Amino acid sequence: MAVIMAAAREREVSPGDEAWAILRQVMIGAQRRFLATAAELELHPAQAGALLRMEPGAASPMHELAKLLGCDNSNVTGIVDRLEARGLVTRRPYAQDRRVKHVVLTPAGTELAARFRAHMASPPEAISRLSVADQRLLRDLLRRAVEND
Amino acid sequence: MAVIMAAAREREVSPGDEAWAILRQVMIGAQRRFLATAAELELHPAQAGALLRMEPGAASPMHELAKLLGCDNSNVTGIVDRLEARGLVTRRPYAQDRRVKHVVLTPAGTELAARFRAHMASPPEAISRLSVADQRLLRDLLRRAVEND
DNA sequence: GCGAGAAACTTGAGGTTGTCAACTATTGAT
DNA sequence: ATCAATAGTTGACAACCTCAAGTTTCTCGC
Repeated sequence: MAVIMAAAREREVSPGDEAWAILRQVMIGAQRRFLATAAELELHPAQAGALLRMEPGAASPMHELAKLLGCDNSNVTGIVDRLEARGLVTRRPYAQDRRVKHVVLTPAGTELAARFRAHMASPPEAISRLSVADQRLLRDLLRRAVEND
Repeated sequence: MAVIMAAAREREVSPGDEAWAILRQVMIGAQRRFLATAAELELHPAQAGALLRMEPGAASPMHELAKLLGCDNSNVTGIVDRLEARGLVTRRPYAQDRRVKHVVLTPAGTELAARFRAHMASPPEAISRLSVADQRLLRDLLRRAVEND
């Protein structure tokens, strides 16, 4: 216990750390919104995650989806099964490599994904409440942060 | 399909929206880190979530934990069961209201929670890479954003 | 070419998470 | 004293997740 306190004291707290602590709080709210939106559209969280990671026109191999979701291939099988059963997604054979199956959004899937994105697109109160000047400042700062990634 | 594009065009995109879009990307990375940390400490995500929402000294009623986690009371029963089986947490009767049980971190639980927090405390590359001046700017901006919450 | 090894996907077992409905014990309000 | 509401648990059931095993297909060295 005393060890923990000592460790905490050892490390200098940078303004970046403090910013990060606030961001984590913001993220908890965003997580709630994600879950609420998923529930509203009758998607389980993992299904929503998969849907959101598929580009409307593109065809993703299942293993790529697994990589994006950070989970096992075998997991994606079930998730895509259920999305396919709801007609949101289609499996398509891939001639160049017959081991691979591509997953494609159906029109219904594209539409639902767009609705989901629309729900998530508006920033939380905390951000929209800022003055436009501050919003611009924040945007530019964040752009600078993630550039050359 | 055309409907979607039209809807997207209708709405003005504010700098706040753009900032939020970047933040969502940052959050995806943070989510991965959360899962990786949980796995490393052999905690399932929900268990980690519960652990992180308990203050080291305090005693939380189970229903309060459920509210914080945004899930059903019955769900918390199982999660606390498993945390208790691992000795990270204890159930304690609450004399003032005998329907209620309080959940308290054990020393082992406190220690594990601290290790978890330490893992999450350092900001992602994108932020730590900023100049100290920018970090300060970001911190102040975020403080302004979440103040009077 | 051919064969060994690797990759993509599926299946099945086993544990965790989540919701819902039903149940017990307790509280609080009339 | 009774009745409705609350806290927690239990059981049923679906989804999620990982791991190990299995099938099909590819790739690479020879």
